[in-house]
Amino acid sequence: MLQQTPVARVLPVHEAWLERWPTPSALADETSGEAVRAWGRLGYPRRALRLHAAATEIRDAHGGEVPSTYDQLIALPGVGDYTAAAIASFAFGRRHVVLDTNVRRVLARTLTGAEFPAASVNRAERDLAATVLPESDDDAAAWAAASMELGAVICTAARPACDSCPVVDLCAWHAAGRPAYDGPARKVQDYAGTDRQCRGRLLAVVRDAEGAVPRGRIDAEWHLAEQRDRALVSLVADGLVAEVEPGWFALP
DNA sequence: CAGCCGTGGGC
DNA sequence: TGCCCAAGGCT
Repeated sequence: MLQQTPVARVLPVHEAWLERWPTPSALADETSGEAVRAWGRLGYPRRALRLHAAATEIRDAHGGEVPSTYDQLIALPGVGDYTAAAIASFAFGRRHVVLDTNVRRVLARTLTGAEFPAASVNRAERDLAATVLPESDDDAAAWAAASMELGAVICTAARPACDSCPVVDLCAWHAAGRPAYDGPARKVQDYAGTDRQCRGRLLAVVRDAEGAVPRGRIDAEWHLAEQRDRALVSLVADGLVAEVEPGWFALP
């Protein structure tokens, strides 16, 4: 839920989710459509599908217990490098480089003196992060949590609170006078008018309906027929929407 | 690896 | 107000 989503927005959904499905097996025993419905408006609803699929795999291949190693975790759907490292580190105390957007920004500023990291993680950045990771499992896990929290609370993207930063005295970016970012332009994704927005609109119709909805209800939601059709086809292909009978759509 | 995959709050 | 961005993953 936290992937690309602010903590404050996740909290209420997360709480209701665990109330309803306290264990991976409980989630796996529901339909994927119920997961999509409970996901609500968190965004990137394929994450709900993947979480349901991961729960199913945990139930069927791991005896219902969340696996504890990075290799087992990253093999689960929707679990990539960051999430696997985070779970292994935070939940199981293993030593891993936990490189999320917060840590990347903290390391960019403190170690390389740049206001923002590169667009994507590269080898050099990963190696640099590894060089400052403490040796012991316990210290590494504490380091991962601390560096993430520092980025989330103090060393934020827009308004870093250097005045209250515990490592301001060893920060390369601060020492350099907090120079403005001068790397390649950081691109912000368009949203209005994109297929992504269209998919969101169409899925909302199906998600918020009691049972199946007729094609006409969906068509009324988006003006451009070509884009609307493409979006609906892709939603069905992704498994977010099912055509339960010709011209009628529902959650899977 | 660049581009795609949602949504809404802050400034 | 529009822009920026948020505990990424997948292809």
